[in-house]
This record gives sequence, C-alpha cells and structure tokens, in this order.
Amino acid sequence: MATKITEACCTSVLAAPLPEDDAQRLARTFAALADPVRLRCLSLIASAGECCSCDLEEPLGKSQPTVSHHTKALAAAGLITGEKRGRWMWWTVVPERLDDLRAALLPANAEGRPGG
Amino acid sequence: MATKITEACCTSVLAAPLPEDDAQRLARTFAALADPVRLRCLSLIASAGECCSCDLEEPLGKSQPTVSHHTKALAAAGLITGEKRGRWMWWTVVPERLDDLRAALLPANAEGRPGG
DNA sequence: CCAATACATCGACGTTCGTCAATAGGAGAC
DNA sequence: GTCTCCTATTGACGAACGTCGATGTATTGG
Repeated sequence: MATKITEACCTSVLAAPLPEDDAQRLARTFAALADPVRLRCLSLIASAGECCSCDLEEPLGKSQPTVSHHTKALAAAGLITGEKRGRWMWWTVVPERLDDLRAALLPANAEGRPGG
Repeated sequence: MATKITEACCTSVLAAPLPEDDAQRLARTFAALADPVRLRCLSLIASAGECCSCDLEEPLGKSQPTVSHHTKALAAAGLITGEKRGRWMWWTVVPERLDDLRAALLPANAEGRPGG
C-alpha cells in the first residue's frame, strides 16, 4: 500500500515549503471560504444538495446582487458549479475541490492515510 | 458503529446549514490562510518543525514588520503558537487546529470516517 | 553603563473586499 | 410582442487588508 503515491501531489502545506505559485492558488481558494456569508452560502447549497440563487437570499439575509456576487466567487474558486435551467440557476458543491483543500491541510506524516 | 457521534460537532459546513456565529469563526480561520505569504509562512514553520521569526524574513521576501504582522495573524487564528526563548520567538504549528479545518470540510456522509 | 539583536507596535499608503441601488440580460407566461 | 420573474453586471461607498518606514520594547553581550 505504500506504492500509492498521492496524485493530489505538490500542494501539501505542511510537508514541505510551499512554492509561491502554489501558495497563490491555495490562498485564492481559501479566500473564497474566508467570508461568513459565503460559508453559509456553501453550507446551504451542500445541505440542500442543489438549490437556486433565489432560495439563498432569504436565509442569507442579503440582497440579490450580493448573493450573485458570492455565488460567483465560490464558482470562480471551483467550490460550486452552476447549471442554468429555465430561469433558475441551480448550484451544487464540487466535493473534489473540498477534498483538495483537506488534502492540503494534511499533516506531513499522513500522506498515505485513507479518508484523508 | 453509528453510536459514535462526532465531538468535532457543529462546525461541519457541508452537513447542515451553518449558524451565523459558527460561520464567522470559521471564516476568520480561513481568512488566516487566505494570503500566499501566510500560507508559505505556515509551510515554512511546519517544514522546519520549529523556527523563529528572523528565519522567515529571507524566504518570504518580506520586511520584518510584515513578517511579524503575519505571524500574529496566524497565531490569532490558533494555527501557530509562539514561545519566547531569549531574544528569539519560536513558532510551531498547532496540528489540532488544522484537523478542525479538515473536519469542517468533511462531506456530510463521512461523519465517522477514520483519518478524516 | 552602552551597543547590538530580535521582535512588536504605530502610522500611513494604496489596494482589495463586501454591500447595495440601479440597470441590463434572458427565459417563461400571456 | 409585452409583461413578469430570475440572475448578472455596473458603479459607488466605506471597511478591512497587506505593506513598509519609523519607533518602541526586551534581551544579550561587552
């Protein structure tokens, strides 16, 4: 089982000094999570499995342009993805992207762990 | 084995809608990681196991006040902790804090997973 | 004592960010 | 076509952030 080398590769923050471009990419992704409104937005989408922008305004307590701004930021970070159906924009989370983030925070001695 | 309830508790972003105060706490922590300089700073400390502020200036390419500013931010988020020995401030990462973050990003159906 | 070193704090600057009102774009209903 | 609903974009505002020079605070060494 030690033959399996993590193809999540490179971006392990704790294992080795992070190259500058990797740091910039990672920082942009974390920045998408660095706002309470966006975190709750992501949480609402994940909990619902799928939901449209109009369903976010009320629980978030923010105006429609603000909600649109945040969904755009989350989508730009690859954390959610949107599909337009009729008039509605349906958002879903991208679990692989969250996996990448968790992998980046893995301790150096846990490279081959399951469920990381 | 469903008897084991995660005592990481509450702060699972994807499992249920995030309360506002939890969102604020989490966002503050992610904000500490939302800067490439701080990410590289954390990475340098983790890789070295322990290091002092003066050893960070050159690899980060930033001035001493800037480095101090970033270490303070990381420490305020609980991601690193410092101990003063003589003239030097020795920084180490707080792995439990990283574990908390990874737990917050766990998918909803992975509550009881090992190595999460 | 004084000088040097390591780190923290302050003040200021330019940039980025979150927010909303106003407006524009697009898709269904009539 | 027109009207309504949902979403995206623009422009503007204040707040927060990253950065550095100057200064302050400890600690070590002579």
